[in-house]
Amino acid sequence: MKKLNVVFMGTPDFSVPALEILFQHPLVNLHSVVTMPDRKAGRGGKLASPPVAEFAKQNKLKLIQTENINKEDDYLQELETSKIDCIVVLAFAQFLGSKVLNLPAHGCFNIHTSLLPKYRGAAPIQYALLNDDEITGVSIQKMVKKMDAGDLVLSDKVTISPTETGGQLFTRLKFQAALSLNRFVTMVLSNDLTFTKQDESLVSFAPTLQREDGHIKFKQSTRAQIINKKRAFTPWPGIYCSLNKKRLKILELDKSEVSAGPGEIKFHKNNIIVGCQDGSLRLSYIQLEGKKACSDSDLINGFKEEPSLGE
RNA sequence: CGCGGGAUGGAGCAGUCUGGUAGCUCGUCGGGCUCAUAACCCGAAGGUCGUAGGUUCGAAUCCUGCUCCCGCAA
Repeated sequence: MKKLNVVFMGTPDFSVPALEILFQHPLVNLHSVVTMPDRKAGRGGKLASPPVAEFAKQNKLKLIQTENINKEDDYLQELETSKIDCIVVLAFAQFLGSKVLNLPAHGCFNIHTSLLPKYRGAAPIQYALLNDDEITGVSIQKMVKKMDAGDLVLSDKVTISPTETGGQLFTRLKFQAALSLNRFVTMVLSNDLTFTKQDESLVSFAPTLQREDGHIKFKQSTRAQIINKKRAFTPWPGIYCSLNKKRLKILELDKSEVSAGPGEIKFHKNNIIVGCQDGSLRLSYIQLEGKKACSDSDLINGFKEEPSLGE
């Protein structure tokens, strides 16, 4: 049986299991891997390679690191002559121009972690939790120029458990993406691909999240909104508010029976209580700027000032 | 060399500017009160003040090197 000649494009940790599936597959020839260039990262700004690049180096794969794949003429020429069957894209963070899209025999396929056409865009996992969905999944679509709008070739459902955080779902979908990719490879090998158009009337978007999106405005939110946001944004980008002009990360919170007006903060017993539109919440595990994470009781212990919430 | 905060008994902090034998809140342990308690009262234990060196009669406090933790930014 002829091996599938495949190129993989991806960048973060999230892409690695899928890459490994291709790497280990006996009927796949992993031609090369494309990822973003090394970036300054972390405190102090040291240069760090994307996880996909690390994997490629460790396994001695051909690796291309570029800011814009569409401009890598020499490499694209090489793909042309190598007769690539398909390009698999997962969390690559670049758009592919038509030159690239038309290059492989079967086309370019993107693994997307939502049930398309729902949540097109960069943050589908968080949006599913934000909206309190009970089900999400992994879709594989044949890429077109419009973002996440191509025909679906595969769609695997994943149920969301009620207390699942963004990080947990992220991890599960990371592996589900790899499993779905494996199924996709089987389908391609057996010439069993079917293409389903996306229903444009059901399209919704999940735009990239900024840190600022984690800013909680208690006065204008309900408890459920905040709890969902906490769930979706844990561990990244996290939610925060400000306490006496300093940033206060909120790591755990619970519903509280203590009464507090919307936007009001008070220390009650040893608990930090904040009022929302429809009740109050206890911020039970928090982290003040520059400090370690601790319980609300611990923070109150050494806190001498009157508490005030910033906007 | 991206910007900034921090390291003080088990926990969270004050004290550092203006050097002079370490304090607050809580926890722990013992005792008391109470039908009882996470409440209240009394008492006790527990600290090489991150680390190495320097200045000084004397350093948590001033100077220098180092380690570790964290917020922002990417």
